[in-house]
Amino acid sequence: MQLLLVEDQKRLAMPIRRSLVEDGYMVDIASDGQEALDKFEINKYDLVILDVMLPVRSGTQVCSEIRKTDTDTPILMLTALDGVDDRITGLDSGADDYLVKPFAFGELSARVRALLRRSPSGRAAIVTVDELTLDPAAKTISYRGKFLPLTAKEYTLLSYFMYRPGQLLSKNELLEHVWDMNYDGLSNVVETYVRYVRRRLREAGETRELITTVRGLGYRLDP
Amino acid sequence: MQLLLVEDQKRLAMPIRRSLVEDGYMVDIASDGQEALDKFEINKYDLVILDVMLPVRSGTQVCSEIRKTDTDTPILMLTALDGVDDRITGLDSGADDYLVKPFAFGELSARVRALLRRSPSGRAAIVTVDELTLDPAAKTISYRGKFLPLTAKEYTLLSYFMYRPGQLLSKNELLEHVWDMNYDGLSNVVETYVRYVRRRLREAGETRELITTVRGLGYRLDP
DNA sequence: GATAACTATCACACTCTTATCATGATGGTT
DNA sequence: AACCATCATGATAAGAGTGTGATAGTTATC
Repeated sequence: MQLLLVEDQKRLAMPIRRSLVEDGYMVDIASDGQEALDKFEINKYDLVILDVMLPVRSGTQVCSEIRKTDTDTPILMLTALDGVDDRITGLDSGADDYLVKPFAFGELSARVRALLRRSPSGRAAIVTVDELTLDPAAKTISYRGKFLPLTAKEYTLLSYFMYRPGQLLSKNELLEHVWDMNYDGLSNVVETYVRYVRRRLREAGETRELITTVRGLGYRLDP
Repeated sequence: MQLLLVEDQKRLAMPIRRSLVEDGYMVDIASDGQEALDKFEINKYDLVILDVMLPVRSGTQVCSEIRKTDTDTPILMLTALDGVDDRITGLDSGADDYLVKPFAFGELSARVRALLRRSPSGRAAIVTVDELTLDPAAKTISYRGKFLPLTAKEYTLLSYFMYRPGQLLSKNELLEHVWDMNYDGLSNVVETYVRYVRRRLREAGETRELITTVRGLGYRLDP
């Protein structure tokens, strides 16, 4: 599950992100309206969390902009005011739900879950690829019914692959989404962790290479 | 599934209702004890959620009134106090489970599920995980039939785990729901109490680690 | 009001994860 | 065949995260 959080205040964005990551989502952050629209075009998100107060473009503007091309992806708006005006303009622009600041993280979590359940892309259900099974609630991945002993990063990486089976994932993309890093040519964390994950699979009895290397381009989890 | 929510404060009733509806239940609201009894007579409910503090008739009164004619329908009580008095009068009046305000919606959701899952014959909504047995009405947890001598916090923590077996629970979530605290990096209450609970289990003769540590993510009660 | 039990915090030891480095292997290209 | 870019590998240091024992503050109990 990939979420886009649009919030310009770092103080607010980071804790929210943290809380959502703990719920098992991958969270990208955009800090203004333009960046939000750019990211939305490039990536596929399951849900967008949108602050109304934004620099460059307001949240409602971003919302209607998104709705021009996409009517499915649920949008959750964060508003500082409880005013009726905000709600109405927001509703008109195509948001699916509202949350008035300040809110408890638990509340946000519940709304997000509810919105994702409603959406056609489905809920945080169990994902199966080949003989691998991912349980998002338990944060476990098992191979032939046996739990893989994965560390947090290993789990995040493998789950990222499992949500995108057969898809070629560049090291940049992995760096960005699994590590929150920008391009950094001198690090080889990705290689290292792909190796760790492969080792786990090997230790679990898998002999094939489930994760294929595509030289110069990235990696792919073969279904 | 038809639920009856008895709560006089609209501010509380509506969000609770919303959360339950999202879980897929039909929810009627009664805003005082008399209305509750009237509705209960007319309709058939699968579960009643009952606030103790009510106008006209108190929750415990309503509860014992219901129990005069109906012994099957599970009753979940919402109480503002964790006091023993409340518990005892509540138990006498025939409630099946308790929830102390303030509570998280997720918590309510879990209890409701547990109560509805109960066997049709027995009234107790007993939760079993591995060799652990939780009796919500008695507020006791036993291991291989022997009561665990738990303190209040230990019980709350372990029960939170037992309502969510196999699920990974972050320290934040536990802090928030078991302790009503927001994120607080400098406290390690959770670690400490996990340790206390583990010690209780060890003293009861358990050698395995029922509560698994997932470094960087949280804890999990393995089923 | 005294005592006991519980709860929460602290400091510290310790473990494991993480990321990086240096180096060896591999594949593609000329 | 040699070269270069890219990837795999093993080792390791730093640091975050967790376990532990002791202890102070708080609440219940008699």
